[in-house]
Amino acid sequence: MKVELVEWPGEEERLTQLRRDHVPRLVLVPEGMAPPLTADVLEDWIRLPAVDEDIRSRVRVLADRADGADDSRVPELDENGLLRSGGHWVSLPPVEHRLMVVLLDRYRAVVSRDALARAGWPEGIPGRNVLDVHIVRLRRRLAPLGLAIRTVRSRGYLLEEGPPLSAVASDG
Amino acid sequence: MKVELVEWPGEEERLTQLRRDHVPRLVLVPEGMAPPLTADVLEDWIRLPAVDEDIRSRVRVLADRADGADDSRVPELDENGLLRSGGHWVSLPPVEHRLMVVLLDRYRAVVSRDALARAGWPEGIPGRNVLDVHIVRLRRRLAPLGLAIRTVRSRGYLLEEGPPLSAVASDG
DNA sequence: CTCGCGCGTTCACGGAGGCGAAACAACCAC
DNA sequence: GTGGTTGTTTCGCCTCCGTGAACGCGCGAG
Repeated sequence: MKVELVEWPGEEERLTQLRRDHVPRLVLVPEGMAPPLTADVLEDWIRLPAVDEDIRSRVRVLADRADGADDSRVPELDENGLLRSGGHWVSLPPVEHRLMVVLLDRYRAVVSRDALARAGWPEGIPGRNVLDVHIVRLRRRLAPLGLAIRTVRSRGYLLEEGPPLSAVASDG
Repeated sequence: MKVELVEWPGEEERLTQLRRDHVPRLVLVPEGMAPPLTADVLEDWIRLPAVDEDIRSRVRVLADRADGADDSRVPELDENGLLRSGGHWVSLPPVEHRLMVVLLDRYRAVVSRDALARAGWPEGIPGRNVLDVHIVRLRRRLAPLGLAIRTVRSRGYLLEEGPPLSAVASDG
């Protein structure tokens, strides 16, 4: 994963945003200035002036941590509609391909039904229920790859690995 | 926890041992020498010569990480109603999401029933019993994540890490 | 101690709405 | 034609959320 370089002081807002988004980052601190300290393992800092090799070293460590943090690779989707994951592959028809693009772009995060509708049917949504049906079809196609689309009620859908969704508490 | 200072090169064996024992450590690297790199979050290094304050800063961060490694981190609630903790997640419906925002904001501290009511129903509380019922539902939803809402009688509620799952697992 | 009360917990119920999925029909590529 | 893709309808389950009621428990009064 890419490591961002942040100038300190001067990029406080950007640093805040990177922290919130869990993007690995190296803070560049000029002489005499106190570094912004955090226990976050995805953040490091270095005192300027520094030799390039030291900066590269810290960047490399941060990148390793970040890669190890998302404990699995995201599946790959090529422009011909082939989805590869876990050594297997399936081909996706046009609509499902467009849906998959945004689901992969926000892997393991929620994608709203609205965003999915816009991605799948840029010209406008044909019917109300179309999206649901295509989600069902996508689910069936993705299951053999060890991928699952979870429903987040009234919010959207989320793509992640594996079926084992064991216990969901039900309402009394 | 105490942070060990390691001279590099010269204390290779001691460094190996500290790594094996998971003791937080700061490696002191003289000019022109390549630092020993690792993704281990309990290890850091600094280029000599360095000002004392920089060394103290890195030692403090390492100590914080070591201390924080024991008790779990605070759970995260994203804007889509997804609550992540301990590698798992659950989705929260609108009302419970609003309640959770203030409980997380005052993590491990008491939140008054009044504050919870205002957070959950900004337009005004619909009924007298509603808050209690939603606390129950929130409790059930949080249990699988290892989170628990404690009652502080006549004061309010408090969110903290839950009982071990053994006590939660079964129910007739 | 025992009772009553305030406070909190939990269950059951039902309406409203989100979502799942089968079945069907039209269409397109080969 | 054959098989795959897409849109539509329809049915029904499940979730969400407010309401009412029963129950448990600590604490002060008697």
